[in-house]
Amino acid sequence: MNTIDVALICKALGDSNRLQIVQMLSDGEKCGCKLLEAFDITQPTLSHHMRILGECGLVNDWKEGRWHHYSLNCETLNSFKVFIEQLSCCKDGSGCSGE
Amino acid sequence: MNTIDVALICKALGDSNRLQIVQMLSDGEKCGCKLLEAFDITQPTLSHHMRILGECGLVNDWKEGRWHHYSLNCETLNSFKVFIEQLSCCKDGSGCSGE
DNA sequence: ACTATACATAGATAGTTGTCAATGTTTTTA
DNA sequence: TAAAAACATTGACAACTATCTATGTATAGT
Repeated sequence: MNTIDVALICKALGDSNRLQIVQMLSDGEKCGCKLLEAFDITQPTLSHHMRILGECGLVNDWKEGRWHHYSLNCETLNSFKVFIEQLSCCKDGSGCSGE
Repeated sequence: MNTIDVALICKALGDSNRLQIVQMLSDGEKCGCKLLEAFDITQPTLSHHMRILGECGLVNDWKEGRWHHYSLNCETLNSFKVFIEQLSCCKDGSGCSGE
């Protein structure tokens, strides 16, 4: 995963509503209507956020009847995790805690 | 680390210049002048980015003479890593790859 | 057919952001 | 003391963003 893609994901997660949405989806797939209940925003605003989360590849959208089921995209999330995990605050061999 | 803090860090990393700065600092402490050489931006713009990276707690600033030495803040970075790592794309027991 | 539900799209707006040129401050060097 | 280097601050501006209201569309239930 390249820098541009990661920056796009970070940008998407840089809004606290969207970050909380991702946290909810981390708990399992949910429909838009269920997400809407959890936030103090209008439906068009949620739609806007879901579009951004979808466009960066972090969220999948599956339609069933009138419901849209949203879930985290495993491939994107795992690549993102790897990128973040590779960031290091220590010089090699410095014996920094937490690594 | 709470949601607001993580969103602030993600917001900071949501600019590709800043993300690349963090990647460079991941390789070790650097002064502002060295960072400036690596990017096609003016000095005030770099100063602006370093302020944002500092305000979210991701980057430390240590002054020595006329040089400012920037480095990643271990505590913040590690807390951030933990938060991201806890995000899961799979329901419990689904046997998803990568976890 | 009519109504309700779930969601998208369009348009508007106030606020934020990345960037620059110009300038100021502090420290080192000549 | 004068000049240069490293960095911050100010002010400006174009671009973007989060949010809303209003409206459209598709599906399900009555």
